[in-house]
Amino acid sequence: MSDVRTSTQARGDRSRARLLDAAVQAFSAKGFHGTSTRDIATAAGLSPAAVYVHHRSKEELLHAIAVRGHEVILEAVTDATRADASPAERVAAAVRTYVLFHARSHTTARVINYELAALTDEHLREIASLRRAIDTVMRDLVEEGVRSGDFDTPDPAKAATALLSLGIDLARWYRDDGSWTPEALADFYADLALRAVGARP
Amino acid sequence: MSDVRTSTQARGDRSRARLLDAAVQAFSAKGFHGTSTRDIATAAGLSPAAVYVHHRSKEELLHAIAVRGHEVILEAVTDATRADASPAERVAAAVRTYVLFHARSHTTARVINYELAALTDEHLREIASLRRAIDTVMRDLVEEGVRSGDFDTPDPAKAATALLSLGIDLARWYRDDGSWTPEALADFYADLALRAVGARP
DNA sequence: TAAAGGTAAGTGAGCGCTTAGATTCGGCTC
DNA sequence: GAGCCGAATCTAAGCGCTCACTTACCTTTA
Repeated sequence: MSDVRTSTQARGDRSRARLLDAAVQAFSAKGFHGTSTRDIATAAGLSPAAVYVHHRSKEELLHAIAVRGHEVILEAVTDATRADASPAERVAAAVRTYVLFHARSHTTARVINYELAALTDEHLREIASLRRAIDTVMRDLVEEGVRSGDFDTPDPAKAATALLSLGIDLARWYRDDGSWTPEALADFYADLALRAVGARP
Repeated sequence: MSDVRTSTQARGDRSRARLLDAAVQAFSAKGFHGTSTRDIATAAGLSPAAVYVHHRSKEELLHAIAVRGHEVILEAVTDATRADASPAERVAAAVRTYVLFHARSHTTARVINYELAALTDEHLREIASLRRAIDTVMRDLVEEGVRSGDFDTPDPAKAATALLSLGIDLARWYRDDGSWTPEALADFYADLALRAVGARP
């Protein structure tokens, strides 16, 4: 199969990209149900019917956003912790990566954390599976640190849940025009995470 | 003014209570825009028009829920930290109270944290003011601990924000049928909060 | 000539809210 | 104590609009 895209295929790619981006912005600002397909189409510079040339339904737009967003996070967090490193370095890296994603991509992060109730049962199961994989990465890191004696927390599962909450809630309040940068937050939360799990100095 | 309520007044009280409760449940499950006034009326055992006998608009229902919810939290957190106590005891009490509210009243908490975009500008300003008051209580507690030497954190403002995030995000994932009780979470998060702010043992 | 992307116009359903009338309650007068 | 009248709560029915999505056709591409 040739990798070369015809101009018609390229045109379709651009339209889909514009529709997805417009949907992310609108879903983040107004929620899934507060956003109309006319809102999305207009922001994408297309007619309302064009939405259905590229997607079966409004819900499918949300699903595509949710799948992609979770895949990006899972890969980033998994990669951040792959290097041979101490448990403390791995937890710090995972939290830093998680916080950076939620701060930098807070618009997408709002959609993929707060609008999932609008998905079909089948699509929701798929996303839940991806979320469990992310949860598992974090929980395994904390438990590994407890086993090795590097961490001291009475409840690794609750500690891991708390670390994830720090990143997720950030998506709710973070604003690009705020005074805290994603990097500053990532550094601070990574340090806070080590204190939270009782990492030995 | 007599405190005795006539049966007509009592009937109105009951209807308003049922409408508000129905609205909380529906807004929490489906979001403000995903909920119709017919949904709310039916769940309250009333007709769609009855909503407008008691409230000027659907948005006013949300506003009433948001004001009440925030007032309850602000009072609870302020009261929890009023007793003469050490900075560590006060931060622990504030976090414990905050987490208990978000776990026990997670349905209400979801509405008052995630559906505010549907409020009018005027109503949103009112809620923002209440939220700032809550934020200030937490931040002042952390800063006081740093001043007294009881806490060791490089950034009290970010630390306070992190503590609030723990409680708020809990509302998103907590389920009554889960294995973690509100009390267990409150105790754990209170301890984690002390570690996060670098409270000296 | 078929395929792909696009649009104007439209469909059937549901939305937030309003109106007109019914029922019950409660204060007041006789 | 009875009757009257306004107030409060409630409902059936409806209004004007918007919704998600579909259809029939056009233009360009391959």
